[in-house]
Amino acid sequence: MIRIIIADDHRVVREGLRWMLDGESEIEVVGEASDGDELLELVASVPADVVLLDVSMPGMGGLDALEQLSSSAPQVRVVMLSMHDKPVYVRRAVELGAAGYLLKSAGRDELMRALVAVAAGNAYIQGEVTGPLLEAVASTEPDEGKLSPRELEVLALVAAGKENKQVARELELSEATVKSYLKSAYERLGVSGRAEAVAVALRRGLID
Amino acid sequence: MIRIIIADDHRVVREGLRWMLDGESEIEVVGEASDGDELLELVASVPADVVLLDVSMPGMGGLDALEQLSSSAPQVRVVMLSMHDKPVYVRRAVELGAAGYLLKSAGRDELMRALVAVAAGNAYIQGEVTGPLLEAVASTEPDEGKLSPRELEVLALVAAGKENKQVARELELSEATVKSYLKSAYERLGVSGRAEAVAVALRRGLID
DNA sequence: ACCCCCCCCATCCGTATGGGGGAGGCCTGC
DNA sequence: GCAGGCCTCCCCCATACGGATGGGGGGGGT
Repeated sequence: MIRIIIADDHRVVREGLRWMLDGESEIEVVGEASDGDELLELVASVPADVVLLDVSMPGMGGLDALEQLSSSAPQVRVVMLSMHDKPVYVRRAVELGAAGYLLKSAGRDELMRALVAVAAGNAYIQGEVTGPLLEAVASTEPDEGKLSPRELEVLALVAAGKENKQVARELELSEATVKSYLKSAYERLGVSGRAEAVAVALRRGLID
Repeated sequence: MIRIIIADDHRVVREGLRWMLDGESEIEVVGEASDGDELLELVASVPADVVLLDVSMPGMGGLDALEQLSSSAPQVRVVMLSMHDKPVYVRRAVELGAAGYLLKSAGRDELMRALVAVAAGNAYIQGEVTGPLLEAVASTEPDEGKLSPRELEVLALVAAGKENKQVARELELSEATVKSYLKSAYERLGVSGRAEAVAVALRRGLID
């Protein structure tokens, strides 16, 4: 018997998963959580083998929850469930110790294969995302999150505390353009905002 | 004759200064600007000895304008005009090459003394702000913008891309508290937002 | 005793920010 | 000749953010 905890903020998704899993004889769903905190409590109180964890959840995101779990309950294996196949997410998840990664488009059998594999101590990455994963891993060496010249200029000014409007003025661009540079910079760096972007860029020596 | 350019976004202030200066025989006001860009153009086209520059202006701030001036027209002496006597501002101004610093509370004679002194190649810092200046300078060595433990914790999480709400959750604080830590951190570091704060903190090795 | 710093919290409010779209021009390499 | 990168710009919209302002409690110095 594989004991499963489902963590997703959308009820329909939880129901859907439950429905898919309830028929299986070797699976037992022992709990559900709708956000990160609930999940952590649940894991602490109910013994489980695998957590099915949605990447995007309100409050503490799925990746944050994963991070916490890795330290507070390392024996629990985590399978991430996501809509995105963006390299950064996949990579992040794997780095943080996820044992599996599935897209929400996955069917029942794919799901089962993943759970069985993971419960047995293996890793399971869905075919559709192995590409992104490899790409992400590959990118650790060659052109690791490089930014375009313009993106760097913008980021440097942002690090100097300028706001978008001022950056636009200084570079003689429209604010819209500045925003779009920042957006793409965020994506490339795999970050969620200017503060983190600046942090990452500084640490990598992209700016100084 | 000392040729003066007045730069302030408030018309009343400009008028007031003009009124104070027009009576003086050794002073000639050769131009007015209401923002940084105007000022830069003006300085480029009209020869002047001294710029009276408001610290807080829309768009490019007074300090930014000062920075530009220092490189584009180093021969022009700049007297900053400010409402604040905050150490950071004064220090910043001096660092960026201001030759004078006056509070807006300054009277006509103080103003004249400053202009004459500055035009003659001297520096003039109004008495009321020498305190803050010394304090700022003194602080370059001893406890240079140290942050409290809590402020550091918050900043570290901010550098990791967390938003205030998440930081609050993680440290088990209210969001209001997180904000108040950030605010004081900004003040101590002399920065204007989280991005710059993270940059400064990283560069100084306060976080990593 | 008093002051100052650190810790913690709150409310109001304007606006900067970031996420979601999309679009056209230019240049380079295949 | 056209795919793909870069540069440039636009819209909408929710909300995260920062500024202003205020408070209370505790501990350490002088």
